[in-house]
Amino acid sequence: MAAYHQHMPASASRTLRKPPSRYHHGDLRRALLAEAVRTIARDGVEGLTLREVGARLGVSRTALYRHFADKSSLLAAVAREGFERFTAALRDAWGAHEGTRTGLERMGEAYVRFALEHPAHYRVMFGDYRHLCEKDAELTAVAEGSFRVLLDAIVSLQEANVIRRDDPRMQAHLVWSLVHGLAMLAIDGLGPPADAPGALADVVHFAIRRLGTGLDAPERKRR
Amino acid sequence: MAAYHQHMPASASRTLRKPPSRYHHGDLRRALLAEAVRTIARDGVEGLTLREVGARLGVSRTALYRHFADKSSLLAAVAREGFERFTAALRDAWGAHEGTRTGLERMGEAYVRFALEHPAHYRVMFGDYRHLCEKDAELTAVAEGSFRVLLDAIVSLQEANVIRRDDPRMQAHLVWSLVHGLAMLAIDGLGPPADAPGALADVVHFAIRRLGTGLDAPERKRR
DNA sequence: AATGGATGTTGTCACTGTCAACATCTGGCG
DNA sequence: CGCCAGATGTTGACAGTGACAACATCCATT
Repeated sequence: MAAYHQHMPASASRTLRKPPSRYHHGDLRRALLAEAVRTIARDGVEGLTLREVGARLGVSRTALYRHFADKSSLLAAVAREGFERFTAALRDAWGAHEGTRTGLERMGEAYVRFALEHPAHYRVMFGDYRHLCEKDAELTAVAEGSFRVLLDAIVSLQEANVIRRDDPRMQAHLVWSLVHGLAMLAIDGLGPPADAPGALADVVHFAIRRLGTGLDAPERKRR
Repeated sequence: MAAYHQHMPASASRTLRKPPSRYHHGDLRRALLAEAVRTIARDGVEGLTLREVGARLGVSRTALYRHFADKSSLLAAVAREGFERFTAALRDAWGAHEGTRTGLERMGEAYVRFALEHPAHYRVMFGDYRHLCEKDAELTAVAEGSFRVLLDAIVSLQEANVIRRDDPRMQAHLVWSLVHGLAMLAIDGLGPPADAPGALADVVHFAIRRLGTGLDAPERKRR
């Protein structure tokens, strides 16, 4: 006791939306999310510690439990935030060239770019998806929202006769798997040799392009 | 003290290659690996506990440290074992139809099948690849062995004029990404709806086939 | 003004990975 | 054969972790 009010260096760097009360944080939930993401980006998901997150925010180790049921729920919230931004990113990329094959390519590039620019989010989103869904009942729906952006694009491309009229879900799953694989391998350091700077972008571009034309030698005809 | 020799129910179910001595296990290293894999398959990587692994083998919690430097090294060994079996599986699939497009398709199917049949191995192999490589200096080489099987197949298919003469590494990376994505999504429960039994196999087959022909509508010509 | 609910804190617990010190066994030496 | 060095397995202990319960503080509503 008598240790209250000591944990802030007076001149706080908080998000201060309300007059800082020194005891109540003001927007701790948001701050916790942001700090968790920052920590994960630095140390990986397994390096995330509730105590450290608290300490870094100048808050006690259990303050978090007023905003999240437990550690997994915090991660579920990170995943949810990730899927929401992800959906927006995909939608934006598609929107700029809607209905064209370019649009699909841009969306694929945006997919991989998102994973590389937000590896912490991406890792959490797909790292333990099933378990996270048990913590946040709506997470499934949010994640399916991302998938739907792709699926809708596929359908409209089929209607415009740009791509083959296969089962759209099959096609969407194929595209999703490809970009997911590209993103995962890149994040894990299994991508193209990192010594060549633009190599990754090249591979991504090549992959998405060849996804359209196919790998088969042009002479052969396949139905 | 006086608690030695109690941990075995006399009629052991060990791998008994040597007369069981009740104190020395005989083949603990192998047993630890197997038990770790079993546990991970049940509880996930984060559910793996050195103490439980020991207990399950009727051995103390620290016996493991005579065979592995630490927990990460155990995981690195799991990954290594995984990559070795993985290489063999890919090689087998390719070998049966070497030099043909069918061979590539079989290899792709074998890839996803391996991931589904050995999810514990697969999760560890790709779950934290970079960190594991720091624990086992040879892991990189072993993993590249798996990749080389695919790359060699690609090269020989190009020479046989079955597929286009792109940069083989690019093509290999494309194929790898696709099957890796398929496998990851399937393991994570993000694959096709699990209520349809053969759905996954269908998607995999479709994806690998369309990888050859491409998604573009047949009318259009692309170089 | 006061009071109940929201928010943050301290004390504590069981559990984990890891190390050091010790016990036991086994193979190879004389 | 006897014995001892190294390999293998065990116990004790410690710091760090997530989680809960009990308590402190603050804020909004009456």
